[in-house]
Amino acid sequence: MPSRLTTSSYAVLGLLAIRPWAGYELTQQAARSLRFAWPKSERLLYAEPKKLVEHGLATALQEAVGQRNRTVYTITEDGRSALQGWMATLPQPPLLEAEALVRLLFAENGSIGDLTAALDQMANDANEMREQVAMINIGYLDGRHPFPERTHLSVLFATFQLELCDLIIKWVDFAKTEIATWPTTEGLGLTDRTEAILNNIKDQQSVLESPPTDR
Amino acid sequence: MPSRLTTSSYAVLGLLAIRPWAGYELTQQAARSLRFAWPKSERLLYAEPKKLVEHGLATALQEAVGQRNRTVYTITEDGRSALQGWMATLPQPPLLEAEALVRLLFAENGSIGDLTAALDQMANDANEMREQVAMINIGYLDGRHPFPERTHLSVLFATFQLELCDLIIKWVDFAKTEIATWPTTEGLGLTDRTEAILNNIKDQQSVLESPPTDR
DNA sequence: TCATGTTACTGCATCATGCAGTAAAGTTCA
DNA sequence: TGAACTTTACTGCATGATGCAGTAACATGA
Repeated sequence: MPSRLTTSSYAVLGLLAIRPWAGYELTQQAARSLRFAWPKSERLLYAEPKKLVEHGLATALQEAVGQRNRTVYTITEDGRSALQGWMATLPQPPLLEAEALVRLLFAENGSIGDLTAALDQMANDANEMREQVAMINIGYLDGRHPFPERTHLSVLFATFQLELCDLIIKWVDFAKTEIATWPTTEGLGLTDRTEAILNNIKDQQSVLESPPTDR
Repeated sequence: MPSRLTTSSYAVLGLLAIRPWAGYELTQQAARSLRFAWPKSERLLYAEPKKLVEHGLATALQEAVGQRNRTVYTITEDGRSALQGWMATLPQPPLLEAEALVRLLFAENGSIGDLTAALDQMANDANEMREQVAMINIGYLDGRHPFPERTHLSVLFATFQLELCDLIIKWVDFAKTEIATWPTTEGLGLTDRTEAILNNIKDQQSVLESPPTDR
């Protein structure tokens, strides 16, 4: 009996709804779009379409490229209705995995330098992602979208990625300013500035827009 | 031979560096803090301390509670230096998993209603998380932190969670306004508003702060 | 022509999750 | 007081997901 369909299965099914893809192409396409909302391993992206075929939601066609084969997967009518059904269900809560924040949480076990290095790395990663996403999307202005009729979706999707990157960059900047006032990573407790931040939180104010000032 | 240490292992080791915990307590504590940066299953949180013991980074002590046993894990000196070493390494890039964004990316396979329902769900989840984090942190103002000397870390950590929640809530609002102008989910392509957003991206402007206006 | 890079995957060990199951201790309310 | 329910405190197992190594053809330029 075939294994059950996961969110990743439907994500791949969503790609197949755009056009037929070979396994390798799926991994390339996922790297350009899907991974920003659903980051999955290349290995899985090769495995998922096979599962879809088992469930009758896609068909596999062997294509010869010289001496080599590649398998092109095409969505079936059953696949389209399964996808439609899934679109009508409610999504799971968003999850963020950020190793740099783990370093902050346990910063007392390292130096101030370790902590700022971790945060800088996070900001650099966000910066790189920002540039990638911006680059790809600005290309759409000249009609360079591979599926022009999908531009409205790609662009709205991208706005989230860009805002997220900006947030990370801005927050790291704020956090580093804060940390710069620390003599050490451990044992500080409720400092004046920490208290000021907490009062901002209490008043529902953003610490990025009105950071606490030294008195 | 013991299996290798992962980021999750060091995350649990970080908790043990604060104080000794039983397996069950680790899962409870992780639910309050760690999960916002490193969301791992309860099952794994029970397994990790055992691995730490195998590596000599923690010791296990059986404690009797009535007729029942519980295992309390304590960090060793080797554990503290392993943790210190890890703190000096660079973190992996942050990852976001957001099923609601997958629904946006493939929105053409569902209705406008499906899409807004998915986005509303994401905003609700962010709202709930916001309230939880704010609630916990405001308590620290009255000295209600379980480890008062760690308040500066908890609070700076929390500022990121809160900003992220605010971003999600604001962005969903923006996205819904945008989607409200769509007659359908599919085939719209490069609309006037999409073009305006792209021009904002090109000029490095936030679409949340200066959203495109209808002309 | 030779080296390097891209295309196009598969197998396997291990990591990680979800769910069910077990059972004692504590709490609540009739 | 005792029955019902929740919390504490885990373990086993099936399955999902990842990383890495391996294979091999095709493509490009020096």
